[in-house]
Amino acid sequence: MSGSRYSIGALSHETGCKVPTIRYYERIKLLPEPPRTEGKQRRYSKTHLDRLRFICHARELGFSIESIRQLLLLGTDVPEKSKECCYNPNPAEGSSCNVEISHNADEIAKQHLAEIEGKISRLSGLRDELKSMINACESGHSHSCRVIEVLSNHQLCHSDHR
Amino acid sequence: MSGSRYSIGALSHETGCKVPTIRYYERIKLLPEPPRTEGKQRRYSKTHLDRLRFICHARELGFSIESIRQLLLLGTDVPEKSKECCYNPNPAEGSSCNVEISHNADEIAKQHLAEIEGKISRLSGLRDELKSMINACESGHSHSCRVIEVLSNHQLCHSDHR
DNA sequence: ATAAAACCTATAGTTACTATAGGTTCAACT
DNA sequence: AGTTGAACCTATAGTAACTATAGGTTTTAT
Repeated sequence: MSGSRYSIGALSHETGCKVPTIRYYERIKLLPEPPRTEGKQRRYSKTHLDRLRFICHARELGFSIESIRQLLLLGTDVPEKSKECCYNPNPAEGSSCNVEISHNADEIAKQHLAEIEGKISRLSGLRDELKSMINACESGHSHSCRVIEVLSNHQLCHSDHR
Repeated sequence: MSGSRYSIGALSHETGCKVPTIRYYERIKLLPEPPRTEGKQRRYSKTHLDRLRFICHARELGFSIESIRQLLLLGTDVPEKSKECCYNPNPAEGSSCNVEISHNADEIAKQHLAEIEGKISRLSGLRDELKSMINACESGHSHSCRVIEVLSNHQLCHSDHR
């Protein structure tokens, strides 16, 4: 069912993610181990491709590996078994384990939503400012650049350092 | 004129950026060296605070240090002198020097604009998906989570790995 | 005047990759 | 079927961007 089998190079080409990075994501259990050929080379399915694209995009958007792990858990309907992939290799002292994560998925989704909305606001501010810079430049007008003011706006912080 | 003088701890508190990170940004010339007290302690102005807020927000949004350096150059009206801060410590072989950077600031602004619009699209997709997950959960409906599909959409790539 | 909190430099450790070395497998020819 | 070059393999070392620790000095609040 998992259809066409991509080599690691093909996967790299499709996603823009470098080959050693793909192997790294496998080592840290972010991407499941794919089946291998007789000669031990990796062969990936479309599912792997989608998951890797998600990871790459999320990293570009500034999410940490741990946040991505959580988002991926939200995306799987948690079949209560086979979570060999997404598990935390060292479940520290009073930290969160998978059971709790799937339990309050809603809370986690809400937290990420707030973070994402903050990011969108700040990016929109920066976008508008860059646009008017470019416009001013094209029409020959001078325009004192306010990029710093735009992104330094404290109101848009999602983190609570108050 | 630069008014109130923040200690490094106060700056950290205001921005959420950790104290060693602030010193790190100074070492790599991203944040200008502030004046010091008799006893060699750093004292920052409002200008430093804004610049640091910009840097922190931009990092959270996934911009690299080098991109931030460029964006900060766009924000300064390049007075053609005193660029002790934003300069590139090792101007490699055929690479860009500051003069060129300020020369084609417009090109750079356009590149960043494209990157930012890509980020906004992907974040909006993720936001909408998280919203409907939360809604479904609150109204007791089941909702097969499609977060992965949303962010793995290849159309929204800004990078050109085709 | 003193003592805790905050600061200093220097350096070592962490996270998330990224590159290199030295060897094996695959696939496309002859 | 044999060969050869690109792509793959593991293991390990290096880089970017922080982050923590050690050991000492300065500030600030009593």
